[in-house]
Amino acid sequence: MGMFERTASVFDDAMVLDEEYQPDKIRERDEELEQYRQALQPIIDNRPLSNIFVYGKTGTGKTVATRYMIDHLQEDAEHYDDVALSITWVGCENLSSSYQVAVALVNELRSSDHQISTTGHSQQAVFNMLYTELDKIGGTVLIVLDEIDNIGSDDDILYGLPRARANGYIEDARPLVIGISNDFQFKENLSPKVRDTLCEAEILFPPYDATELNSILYPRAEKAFYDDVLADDVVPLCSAFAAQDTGSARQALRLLYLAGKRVADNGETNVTGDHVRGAKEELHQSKVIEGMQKLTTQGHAVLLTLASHTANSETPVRTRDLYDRYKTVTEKIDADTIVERRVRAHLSDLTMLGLVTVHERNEGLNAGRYHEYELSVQLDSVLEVLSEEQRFDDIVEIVKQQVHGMDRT
DNA sequence: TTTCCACAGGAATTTTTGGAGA
DNA sequence: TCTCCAAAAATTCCTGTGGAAA
Repeated sequence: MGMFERTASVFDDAMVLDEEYQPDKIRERDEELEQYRQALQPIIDNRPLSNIFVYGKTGTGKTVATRYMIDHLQEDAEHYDDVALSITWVGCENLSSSYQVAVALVNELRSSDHQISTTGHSQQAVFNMLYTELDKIGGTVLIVLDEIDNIGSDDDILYGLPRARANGYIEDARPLVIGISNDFQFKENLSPKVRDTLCEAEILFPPYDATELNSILYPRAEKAFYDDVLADDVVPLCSAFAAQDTGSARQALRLLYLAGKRVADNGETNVTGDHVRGAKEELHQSKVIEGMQKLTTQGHAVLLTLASHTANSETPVRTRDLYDRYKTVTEKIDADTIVERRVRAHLSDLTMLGLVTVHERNEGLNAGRYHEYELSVQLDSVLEVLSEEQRFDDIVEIVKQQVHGMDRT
């Protein structure tokens, strides 16, 4: 037997639960798909085009629905000799300006041996290249800009593209922009001139509720798992948790996958509600850890101070005492010592992130009104994250010692 | 009822930082 | 590399606040 063999598993085809998986039928989005169909119809009819904007939070089906629609559109367009259609898809996750989007578009349209570099051109030069490429292709060019809200208020590309034809920069092509945005506010930040051209057709994808998530999950669960390995409450629980939190199908699918993975890893044979609860906890925990890692050095320093109090069983701590120790901590790790007001702000940030909890105390004339803080996360995981920064090493070691000292007594 | 502790946290302002263009 | 800009962080100054004690 080789070193690797196929793991016995509850999964028939786990890829069905993957983010990349494109279902052959979109569920619970009938209205949105119909709006989409109407917005795209002019392409087939050779009527004037209007640009399309798609809004919705992550996991509400914007991207999947767009893929689905343009697949069908492309297929159906082939039945008409006088409809020339080409599609260009650009994900703007890492593009923060119109210039960068324009470069990405040019490179997407050009063959791999005629790519341009991301620097060194003037914005106008790149736009001209883009127009030339569009004209070469000709016909209707559908340009999908996914996560377009990344470009912020720099909207030149959104202004230029839809008007290129009217302004005489291109003659043979009809560009049509589909913008996909996670941010409802994005529209507000655009300049007015862009707003009315781009937002001619708007399609809104609201968060899913638990019932809708169920209807999305069940068919997928059926394909992903072998028969009879899922307990009855598994899918409804995934849906309920995801609906309560974000209303995201991505999250619900993730929960379902993680629950199954837990079962597979343990060599068990059936997925139960408890596995889902475990998966939910796991997902939550990884979000918390991620939140901790993203903190600034000062945030880490404040957290470390509170960790130190925790290790010595001195929690909850009032702000004043915490700040005293904070000063010695920053000295040891050779970081700046910031004023108390700012430390209070950091504490309030940590509270927002769910890393610490506050208790408001009030002892009137005796001791006035103040906050007391304690960790709401495992001390171990805090120390683990903090030790990732080398300058924290020594002092994290000391805190760990203190924890062990407690164990002995 | 009034007083007043001891801090919370808002607002205005200054400093630092990080990223892009010259 | 330097310069510039905007955004984030920090600082400064301040007003607001709930309830125990007077």
